Amino acid sequence: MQNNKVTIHDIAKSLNLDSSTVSRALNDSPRVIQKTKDIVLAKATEMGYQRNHLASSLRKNKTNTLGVIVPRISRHFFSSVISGIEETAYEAGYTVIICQSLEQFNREKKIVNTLMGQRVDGVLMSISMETKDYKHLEVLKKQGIQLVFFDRHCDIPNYSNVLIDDFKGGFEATEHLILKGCKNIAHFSGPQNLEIYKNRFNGYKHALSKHGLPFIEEFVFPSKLMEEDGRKNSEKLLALPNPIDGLFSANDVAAIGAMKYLTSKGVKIPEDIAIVGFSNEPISTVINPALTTINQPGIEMGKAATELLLKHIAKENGALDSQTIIMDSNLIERQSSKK
Amino acid sequence: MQNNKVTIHDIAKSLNLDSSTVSRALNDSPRVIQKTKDIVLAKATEMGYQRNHLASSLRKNKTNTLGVIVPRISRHFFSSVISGIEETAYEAGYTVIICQSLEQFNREKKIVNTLMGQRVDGVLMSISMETKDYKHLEVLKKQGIQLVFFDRHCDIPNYSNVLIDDFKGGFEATEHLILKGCKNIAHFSGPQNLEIYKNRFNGYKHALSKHGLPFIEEFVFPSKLMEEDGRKNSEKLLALPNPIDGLFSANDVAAIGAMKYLTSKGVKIPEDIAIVGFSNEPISTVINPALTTINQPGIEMGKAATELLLKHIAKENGALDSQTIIMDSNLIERQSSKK
DNA sequence: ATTCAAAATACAATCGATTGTATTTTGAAT
DNA sequence: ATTCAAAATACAATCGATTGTATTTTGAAT
Repeated sequence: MQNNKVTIHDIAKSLNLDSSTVSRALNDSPRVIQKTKDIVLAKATEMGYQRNHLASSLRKNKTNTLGVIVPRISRHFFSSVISGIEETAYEAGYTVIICQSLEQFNREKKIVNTLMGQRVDGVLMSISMETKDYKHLEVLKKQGIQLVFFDRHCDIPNYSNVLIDDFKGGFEATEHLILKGCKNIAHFSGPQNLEIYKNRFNGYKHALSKHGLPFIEEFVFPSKLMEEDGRKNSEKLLALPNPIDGLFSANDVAAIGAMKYLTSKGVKIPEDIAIVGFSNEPISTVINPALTTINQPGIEMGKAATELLLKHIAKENGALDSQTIIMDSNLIERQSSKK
Repeated sequence: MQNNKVTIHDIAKSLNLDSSTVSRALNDSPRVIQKTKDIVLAKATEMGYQRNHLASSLRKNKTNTLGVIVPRISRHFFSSVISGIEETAYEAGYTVIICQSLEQFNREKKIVNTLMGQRVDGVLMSISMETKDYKHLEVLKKQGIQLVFFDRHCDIPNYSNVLIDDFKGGFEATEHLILKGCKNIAHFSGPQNLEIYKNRFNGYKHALSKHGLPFIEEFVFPSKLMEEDGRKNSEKLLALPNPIDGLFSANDVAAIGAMKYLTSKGVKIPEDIAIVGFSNEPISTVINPALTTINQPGIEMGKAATELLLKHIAKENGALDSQTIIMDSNLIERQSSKK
């Protein structure tokens, strides 16, 4: 019993049945009588049978596996989404393969290829910051693999998305600062090839114009929004001729970097500069003062995206029209903006 | 070209070759002449061929896939380990399936079963807090699937491990507090069925005894070390008859929970109570005061564990003896213990 | 031109499960 | 006991790639 690879043929032989009957019994087919099912099931358990997923998938041309591509799993928002995805996927009998692009386009392409090789039934993804070219995604579609974006989507037709309203988020964050009395509000923006950062930026601009504040190009600091970027851009921000009294960062991590730097330079938050982040990462409650931010419902987004993907897979011939689901987001006010 | 599922037979037909030759050409076999290889490769690219990993794995009885089971991917330590695992695995041509037990024994068992069904070549894992029974792991071994533990291992013979010296870590953390002048040091301990928490606890006791301090049962607060546990146990800690002046928490998360609660109650850190955590999670640098902690080299552990697993897989018949690799850890001193 | 190893390629079986079709078994009706 | 649908099970092909064995092709030596 050293190498326990029992097949349906082994079970069939030991019961004097045909492997097809064993297969049907194990799959609870109506073509097999209950008594036989019981016998087969008992024998299978006794022999320690484990269905060979590879053989089954090959024959059925369906792996019951979903691929998930995120920029990095260590971001709390993405790991929440993954939890939601797993929950819905497992319930529906699907296995999930999680991959991280680490924000690198080349890694993303490689991952897409690997997932195709694994013959996943569908893919859920948030694109990397470097992704500007979508050919690798079109290949997926050509192979008949369904694709649903969440959060970081692509602005191309015929793909389904599960998003929040980033324009509204950016608008609310900025308006919140304005209502707190800020007049000179800076913005840490992300790569503008990503819709989400474009929309957050547009929300920022819209809030300014709604409240009669001028849009000043120098107040905008584009970066990849890492902690280090937040630090460096705060340095530049302090060097500006006209002083800043508010900051809307397109993510929490850069906001934290800014807070660490600014605090070390004696800048008082929120008195001198009020700050709002984006995503409600757990660190935003740990930093002092706690960071005001826009909450994104990660788990719910994961669930919704998976449900949508499974619907697409069910209508295999792509009969299902692509759709975009917008989830609720909301501003959480904390100390960093309490003027 | 709507459903692009090209097989080696399609390539063979269009080139008037046999599928076996095409297969050998694509696998760069010496039995095929270079000219033919070139022709086949060109045609494969032209037709958009993608090897069917399922069929290949089924035939070769090898999937080139590794399973990874962690308690939760959102813990920075685990996502670091995963990054290390992925790097080494991809280099060696392996795909990685990441799963999270969420600290639940039942989920862990289910995951092990799924991975067996997927016919992974090996598994890397850190067990859940609830895991006390190892039958599901023995089944893996029986199926000939190699298993290497990292961090949270099992104290059973014939398994390979990649660990840090948790006893030393616990000892150093506690001795550090003693050298800072603490006389009454509490300990937030984790589930004692896990070796790592047992060892950290033993390190704590050893440091006390080395420095002539009494071990006091009431100073030990066992829990699952979630943030909420840290909060609740700090409350109990403040209610002790003899006041505490130091705290060694077996992880950072519970330490953070304690810091938040204690600070809210007016306790000064480190003046009133000095605190040391464990794992060097990123939040430990964000909280104020920054948390002194024991650093675990996540990425390196992931790499080492994967290398070890691949070695085991190479010696398929289990010829390789199990071994335990101990990685370096070190104390990082920050404000929370600067008396 | 013929011979004959060596080189190159073709043939055919196989991995394990599934599934359409064919055959056997069952048991109610006569 | 016989008949005959319906029920249950067996037969055989298949998914796509791999691999041991058989056959064909090549080209150097004669």
